[in-house]
Amino acid sequence: MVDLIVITGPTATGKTALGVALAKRIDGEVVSADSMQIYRGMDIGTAKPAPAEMDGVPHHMLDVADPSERFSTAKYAAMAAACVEDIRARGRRPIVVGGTGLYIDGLIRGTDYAAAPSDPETRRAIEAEYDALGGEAFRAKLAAVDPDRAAALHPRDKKRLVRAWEVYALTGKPISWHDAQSRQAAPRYSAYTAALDFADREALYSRIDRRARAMFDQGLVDEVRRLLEAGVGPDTTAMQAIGYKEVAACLRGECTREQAAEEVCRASRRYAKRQLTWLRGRPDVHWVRWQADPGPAEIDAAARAIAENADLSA
RNA sequence: GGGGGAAUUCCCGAGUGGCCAAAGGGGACAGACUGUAAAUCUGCUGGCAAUGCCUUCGGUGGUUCGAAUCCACCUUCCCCCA
Repeated sequence: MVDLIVITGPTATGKTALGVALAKRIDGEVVSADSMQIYRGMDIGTAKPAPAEMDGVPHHMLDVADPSERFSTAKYAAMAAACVEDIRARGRRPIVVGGTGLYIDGLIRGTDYAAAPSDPETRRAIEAEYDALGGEAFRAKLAAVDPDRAAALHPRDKKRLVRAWEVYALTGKPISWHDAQSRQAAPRYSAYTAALDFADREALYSRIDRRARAMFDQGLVDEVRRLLEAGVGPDTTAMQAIGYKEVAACLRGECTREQAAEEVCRASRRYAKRQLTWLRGRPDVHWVRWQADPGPAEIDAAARAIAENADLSA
């Protein structure tokens, strides 16, 4: 039997509704796998499920962090695993629902990243060094201690290069060594993964556009303003969220509201594209492709199919 | 009615006789990604039987060995004078 069922897919494909439908069918509880819905006060722009949408199904891993907080995949993996254990201990079924592929991987693998907790001071110093040296030279420096990772990264990929060096500096072992360790270890959980998409890409895109526009109607601008007034800095992870960074720019007077709305639509489409690329080619993904906007009947049919195909035997 | 300017590949926009299938940007498409991931990064973008050939720079016709680039006329758009 599988330990958990995963419902993923690009943004705006109906993951929330399907998760709820499936949970009701198999006595489940939802564990969100969304890197932005974890933040309190970010509801409209993240399309966080409202209580009415949850329809009585318990949801976990929503509103577990403050927007100013420095969150991480490591934290997610640990916290979500605790939720999964708790749900199972109560005899119910965990359903992981969300579009953040890395978080889902982290949860399933159960990788323990704790060996190298990120330290803001250290990271800043390394970033400064990257800027001073330039990408090529920094990469060459990394190559001296971790040739594998250095070869795999592009000189301009600052984030990964900096993190690779940071892990080495903190643990004395190359990050590629850590990765190899975790790849050898058996995954913590077995999973049945369903990925949602639309048969027609245009249908997906127009749905994304519609939803992004609706967010503005629902008060996205006010939501962003509140966050900024509460002191959420522009360089926080939370403020890198699509919908938030564009509106923040708009509030700074850098563009009109209409331009911000268009930018949000475009960024969301590109994000969906990246999610699709991440998912494609992964083994054991069961695709559910909507022909058109799914209604309750289609969603229920999909939930039934997943319940039947996944091995739920206890 | 008179004068001036502009039309470029999906879009914006360079290019003023050969080195131009045509800079650059955007978008689209494709991809990478185990430690900030709604992030970060890469490739590619006229067609093809393809070390070459064909079509393309508003239209038609010229000049020239050779034109997106020069000339004439036409069409459309913008600005100024009336």
